[in-house]
Amino acid sequence: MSETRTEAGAQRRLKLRERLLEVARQSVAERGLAGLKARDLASEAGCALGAIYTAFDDLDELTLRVNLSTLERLGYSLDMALSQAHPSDALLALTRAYLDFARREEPSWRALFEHRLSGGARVPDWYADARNQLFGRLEAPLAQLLPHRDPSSRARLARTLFSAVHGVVALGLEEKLEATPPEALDAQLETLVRLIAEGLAQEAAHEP
Amino acid sequence: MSETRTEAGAQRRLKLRERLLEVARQSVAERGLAGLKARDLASEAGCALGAIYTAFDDLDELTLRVNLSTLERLGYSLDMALSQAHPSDALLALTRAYLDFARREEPSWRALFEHRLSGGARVPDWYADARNQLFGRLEAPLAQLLPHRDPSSRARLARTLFSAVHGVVALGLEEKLEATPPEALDAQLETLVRLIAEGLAQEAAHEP
DNA sequence: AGACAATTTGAACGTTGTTCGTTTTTGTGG
DNA sequence: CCACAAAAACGAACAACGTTCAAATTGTCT
Repeated sequence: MSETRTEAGAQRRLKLRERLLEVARQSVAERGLAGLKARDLASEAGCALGAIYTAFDDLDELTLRVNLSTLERLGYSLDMALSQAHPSDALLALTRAYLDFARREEPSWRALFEHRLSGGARVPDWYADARNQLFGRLEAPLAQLLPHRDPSSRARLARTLFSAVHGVVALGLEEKLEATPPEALDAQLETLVRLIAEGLAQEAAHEP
Repeated sequence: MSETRTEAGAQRRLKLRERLLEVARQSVAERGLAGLKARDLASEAGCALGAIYTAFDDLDELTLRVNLSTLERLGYSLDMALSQAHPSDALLALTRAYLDFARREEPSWRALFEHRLSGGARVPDWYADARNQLFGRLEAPLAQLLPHRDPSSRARLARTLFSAVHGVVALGLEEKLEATPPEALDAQLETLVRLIAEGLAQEAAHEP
């Protein structure tokens, strides 16, 4: 049967895909995006250079898959933090979890934002969706804080808050030894979230 | 005299430096960091490939110089916005000016954050200083808002606020056509700054 | 003009990602 | 079990990149 052939082939192709992905994940986790070289990958995965291109269109696709699994780990960390926090502390807990993850897996986390598709192409939907799910985790806490805002407005706000926190973490970790001592960054984030939370509370009090 | 020779050489080298810088600036402004190729540069500047390396250590140094001039233009834009705004609107004016600049010179602005020194080296002092001067522009408005905080605390806060605004602008411009309509970004930034300003005002009222 | 040093040059090198003709392996039918 | 077609894997070869350096060129002083 020709079906058996293709299935077996597909299985083998999947094996190679998974093996390459695992090696690539480890490489990005250890040496960052810049350390992801086709030849190293092939050698570490025990396949030929050209075999990479039977499993992936190019290294961009591989990178996106690596980033997807980073997004999944990040999402899991956020969920854990959310489930263990009091609802009133949810925003702060998410923020701390984000910073923790960025520190714990800094090269992988960096790769999420350093990577640019060659040719300036836009990211595929399956990746954009996973990315957007990240913002979504802020919506439940925001709903508790601002029950009278309509959901789409809350979604935009969630995006904004996430971006703001990301900015502080990103620029804070950028110059590690330079100007921002490590424990100061925690305090800075707490300040920011507290300020925003106070602003939100005041706003909620205005329109009950 | 050997001095005459070296002086003339130095002058010519400076001429070349300036010419290369100008071409590089334009290239980054039009095609972004990824479009900065040594061979194109040499061809557009009318010099040999190797001549680039008589004027700069490597492309990293050239890129840092290009980024420095971008930082200067950005600083100028922020100063203009600050001088034309009422002190009470200073934070919002700075934020809008930052977003305007990022939109007006998006590839150059992107290059400020995309560029990573090869070998993971830390940026030289003359660049880090220029970078930090950016945060400094928030300190005067903050001093008006929080006159009783000590200056170093205000400096940290300035850094944090700048980072937060940067995060919103960066992630907002990332997916241009995708999820964030252009005019919504303005509103989001205004929301964020307003929230923070309210939080700060409330805090200032607590400790007079 | 000649000699000598400074400067400029671009061919060549080492690394990239990617392709593609060839070889090897694999699955099936006789 | 063997032959044969299809699929897969292979890695040499290619193009494009930043960078180097021996050789050619230029400039200056005597």
